[in-house]
Order: sequence, then C-alpha cells, then structure tokens
Amino acid sequence: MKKITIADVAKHANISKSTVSQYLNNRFDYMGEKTKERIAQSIRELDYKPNIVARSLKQKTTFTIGVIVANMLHVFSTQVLRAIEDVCHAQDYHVIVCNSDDDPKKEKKYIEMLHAKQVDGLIVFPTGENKELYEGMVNEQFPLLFMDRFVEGLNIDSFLIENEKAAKIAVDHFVSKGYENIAILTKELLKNVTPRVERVQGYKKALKAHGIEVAEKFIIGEEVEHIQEKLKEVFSLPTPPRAIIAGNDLVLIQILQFAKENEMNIPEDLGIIGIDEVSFASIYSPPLTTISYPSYEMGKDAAELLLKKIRKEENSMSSEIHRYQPELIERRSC
Amino acid sequence: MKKITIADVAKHANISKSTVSQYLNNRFDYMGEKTKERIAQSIRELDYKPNIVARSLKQKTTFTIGVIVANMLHVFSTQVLRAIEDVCHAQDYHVIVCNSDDDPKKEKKYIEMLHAKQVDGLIVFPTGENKELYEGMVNEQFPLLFMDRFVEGLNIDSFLIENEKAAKIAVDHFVSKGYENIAILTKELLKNVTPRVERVQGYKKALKAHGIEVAEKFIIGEEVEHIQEKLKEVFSLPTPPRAIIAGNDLVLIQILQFAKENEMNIPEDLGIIGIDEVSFASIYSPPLTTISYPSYEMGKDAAELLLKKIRKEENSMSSEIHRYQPELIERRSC
DNA sequence: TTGTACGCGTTATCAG
DNA sequence: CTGATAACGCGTACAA
Repeated sequence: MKKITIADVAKHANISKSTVSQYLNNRFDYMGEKTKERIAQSIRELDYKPNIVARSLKQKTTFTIGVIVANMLHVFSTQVLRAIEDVCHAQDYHVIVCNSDDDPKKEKKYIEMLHAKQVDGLIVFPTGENKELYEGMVNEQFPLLFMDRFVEGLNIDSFLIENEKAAKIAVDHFVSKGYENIAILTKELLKNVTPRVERVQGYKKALKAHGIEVAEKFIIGEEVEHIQEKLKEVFSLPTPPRAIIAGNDLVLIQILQFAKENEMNIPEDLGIIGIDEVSFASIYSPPLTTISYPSYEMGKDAAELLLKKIRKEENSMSSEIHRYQPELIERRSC
Repeated sequence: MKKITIADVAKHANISKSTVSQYLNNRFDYMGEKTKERIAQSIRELDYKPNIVARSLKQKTTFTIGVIVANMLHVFSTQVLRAIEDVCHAQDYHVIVCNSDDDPKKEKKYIEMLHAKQVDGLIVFPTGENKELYEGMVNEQFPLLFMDRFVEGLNIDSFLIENEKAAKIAVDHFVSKGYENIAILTKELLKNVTPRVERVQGYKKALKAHGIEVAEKFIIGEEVEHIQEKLKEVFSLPTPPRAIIAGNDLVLIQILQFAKENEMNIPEDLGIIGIDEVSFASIYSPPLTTISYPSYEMGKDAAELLLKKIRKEENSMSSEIHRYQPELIERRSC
C-alpha cells in the first residue's frame, strides 16, 4: 500500500510531472482540455493526495503558525485561541498550540522547535525571560506578536488590555458608591506579569486621583492555595477592607468562597468587583459586577495582523501596542 | 541574510555533509574528537538550525499530531486538549488544534488537510457524518482515535464517558432523596451526539429500574437560546418537575437562571444535579451537586495510546472502547 | 572515520 | 502546450 506521488499520476496519465504540478496549482493557462481531463481522471483513480511537506520544503512556507499561551485552561487564552483559529481557518492556515506554563525554558524550547519546523509566524503570551531570543527573531524579520503581556524595549507588536483603566474603573465605581478601604487581590505579585502589575498600578493611581491614601496592606498578592489564610488575616485587621477588586476570575472565586464561609453580606459588608467576566456572574447571588474586555476581538486582530505580516502586506518591522478597552458590567455586588 | 543549511556548516568546518548529519543525529560512534569540536564550533558560529521540514520529508514523520474538537470553548475540550498537549510535549510532539463546530464539511476539510500535511496521527471529536472518510483512514492504518463521541461500526479506539451511568447516578440520587417528577434537560436532541443520547438513555433506564414511568414531557431538548421559554412551559404544567438533571454546564446555568428569576428554592422547590463539574459549584447558594468525570485523564490516555500506535508499539488495527466513570459530588442542590 | 551520490515529493525554469 | 532538469535541505547506503 505505497503512497502515490505526483510521479505516479504522471506515469498513469502518460505525461510529465511538471504538467501535473501545473494542473494542481491551477496554472492551466495553456493546457489542453484532453490533458486536463486525463490528469483529473488519474488523480481520481489513484486517489492521489499532494504531500504538503514536500511542497513546504520547496516553497519555504508551511501555512502553519504557532501560538504559545501560558496555560490554555485560562478562559482568556481559550477565547483568544478560538479567535486565532477562526481567522486562520478562513485563510487556510493551521495552528499549533503550546503551553509554556510560564516556564521560560519551556517557552524557549517551543519557540526554537516551532521555528525549526518552519512555522510562518508566532503569537506568544511571553514569559518575558527570553529577550535575546525574541530579539533574534525580530532581527530575522520573523513574524512575531505578543499577546496579553508586554516586554520592555522590544519593538514587537503587542495586544494588551488597558489594564490600568480596568482597575481605575473598579476603584471609581467603588468610590462613587461610597465605599472606603478598597483592597485589590491578585495572584503572587512577584512575577512581573503585565496584567497584574498594570492593574495594581492603575489601582494606586486611581486611589490617589480620589485623594485616598494607598495602604500597602490592601494590596494583596498571594498564590491561589494560600489566599484563604491571607484573606482571613486581612479581614482581621482593625480596619478591614469594605470593598475588594478581584484581579482575575480564579481569585474572584476565592473571595466569594471566603465571603460565603464568613457569612459576609455582599454588597453590604463587602463590595466586590471582578476583573474578568465569568460564566456565573449574572446568576450568582447577588449578581456579580464585573469588568470585561474583548478577548475574542484581541485574538482576531492579532491573527489578522500576523497573517498580513506573513504575506508582507504589512511591514513586519513596524510595531505598535494595541490596547483594548475594559468595560464595566454593573450588577449587584457593588 | 540567507538561511544556513547543513551544507554551509560542512563547508565551514571543512568536512562533508554526512559527517555533520551524523553528528546532529548523535551517531558519533567513530567520530574524531577534533572533528566533533570543529562541527560544534561551526554550528555555533553560523547559528545553524536544522530544517525540520526537510527532515520530515525524508523520514516521513512530522512529530506533529492533529486534534479536531467540536469547539475548544467547551471546558471539557479544553481539559482534554491540555492533557494531550502535555503528553505530546513530553514526547516532543506538537499539536495542531482545529474546531469543527460540528460541521461535517469543516471536519472533512481539516482531516484531509492535516493528512496531507502528513501529521502522524489524529484525535477527533467526530461529527459522525464522515464515515467513509474515517473508514478510509482506518484502512490506510492511519493512527486515528475518537474522543467523547462514538461512531457505530467503525473499529476505531474511542474514549467515552460512561454516560448512561452518569444519568443513572443522578436519577438514583434524586430517588433516594425522595424526589418525584424528575426531568432531564439537554441541548437539542435532534443531533445524535453520543453524550446526549446516552445520558437520556441512561435516564430512562434508571427511571424504569425504579419502576417510575418515563414521561416524554420531562425529557427536554432545546437550543440554548430557547431554554428559558421551554422551561417556563414545562414548569407551568399541572405536575411540573420537582427535580431536574442538567445535561451539561451551559444548560445548568440556564436552569439556575430560571430558578432564580422565578424565586424557586433549591433544593426544596427544585432539586438540581448538573452533569459536568463547574467552577462555581461549591460557592453557589446552595452549593451544587454535580457529576464529574476525569477529562484530563481521558485526554492523557488517548494521547498516550495514539503516540504508541504511531510508534507501532501498539497494534493500530485493534481497537476498543475506553469508558470512564462519572462520579457524584454531593453538595446541597439535591 | 569521512566523503559521494542519491532519494524524498514538489515546484520553477527554460527549452522545445 | 508539454517535458526535462535542477533545486529545496536533509539522511543514509556505500565506497573509500
């Protein structure tokens, strides 16, 4: 059961490989009707399928891109991926998906392997730890885009949420409702991941703009496993928070759990605003006020830009930061 | 800025391509130390990267597999994908991800393209509408696995949840708690997708086993957009349901919304069991009783089997149905 | 140990 | 309109 190649088809149709190749590439400017027919016939009879690897070798293009996310279990990543895949499908590209798990080594290995596999471009949620590597690809003019995270001084198109604004919207809303002692909770602050640092930054700025003093004790960063203890600690303070911003969906669930276990009334005892839309926001009791942003659109725009750069319709050298606006969805938790 | 090939390295090191190739493939059984050093040196200086496409053409293997899911926005798909990616990463394979959107045409196009791209194997959440195509691949001995959905009479390894049992567990639990008028809600029943039909089947069987008559009006299938109206209709019946099984997470949210809007008390007015674990199950009021199953494990096992078949460590001809056990997580909604 | 020559499947070029 | 022939980059007998 040997694979049939273009040579077999040629032999079967009694013509040369080149003619068959032309046929396959729709270059029948001057091809005889009868020849066309014979080729079509042979292809059908032999059930010939072109070998795209061979074509890629010759054409130096694979019609495949790579996407390296931190972790595709995150809802945001999933939505971005889905958008990318949709755009690629529409333009006959395929997508190789990888999880870096925020591990620079893993990220590096993936980038190098995908590059070696000759993918035509890459969309990365960067760990930020492989600057030289990123830089090398830019110099090579390799189509590369960053998503969700920014890496300083690198001249690479980046698609980001207006994170400071997201935090500001939350603070403003709390203030307008008369809340005091507003806290913010995110995952560990150690890692300087763009969304986290920007959100905290925006939180601070917004407080200052309202003439409220920033209290470090209200800026909480903790690994998910230890959030409950941490929360307990913070809410045992003489002046505990009366309002809290959840830095993302996971952290929001932790807060809700804590509030529930301690029988705190929302929004009376504690106001809550979650950054990230969650599936259960509108059915929760009370319905949760959240801040959402256009994940799908971000993925779509990124994919479209990448494909343009791949086709050189867009200058692969110029680069900018694309910012997306967060939006308050007011419900009842604040 | 020309690409460096193995020939350039050879020239630079003043030896032949074959020697370099051997070096790259760790076949230095009899290679001179000095030669090895020279090669390493040249590779570094020229920053040579092997072209994997060329290697694939020669070796007829791409170290890439394809996964076609119905829609990667579904939590189950995401978890399965993540597991597959983990296994593949550990064995240096890459994963191309595609969304069929339950469209047989799209599925067909993907399968054919991926095949042409010479992926080494495929894991598919089948639409079920491309039997001939699936069959062709089996005959070709192409490594192919099905996930979540079963296609009759096809001799292809399939990884499925014990769906009937999941429904049975729910029914049994309701009955043991003294509930009557137990309904089941799924998305449209028209499409004969394995999980849906098996769950309804299991529901019926379980009721019968308890000597309870099956009422067609309690078997509800509806598109997500119209679920609210449908629910309104069903709960206006003379004897409305007192308990309801949510066929999946999306449908569960719809039920919760309906219950909330109509101020129904859970579990007093209405008992609820959701098939599919959801992130907010334990923080909801009341905490939701759900039935979960090992998605990650399913993806992991599938990927491992696929890679074995690819390496011919496993007979690609033999095939079986792998069933996974659902588990009741009792909380307070029933 | 190393070098030569050829194959992998397709496409591009250039005669005819 | 069609057909040789040479790439594309790598791997590998086989020869030396």
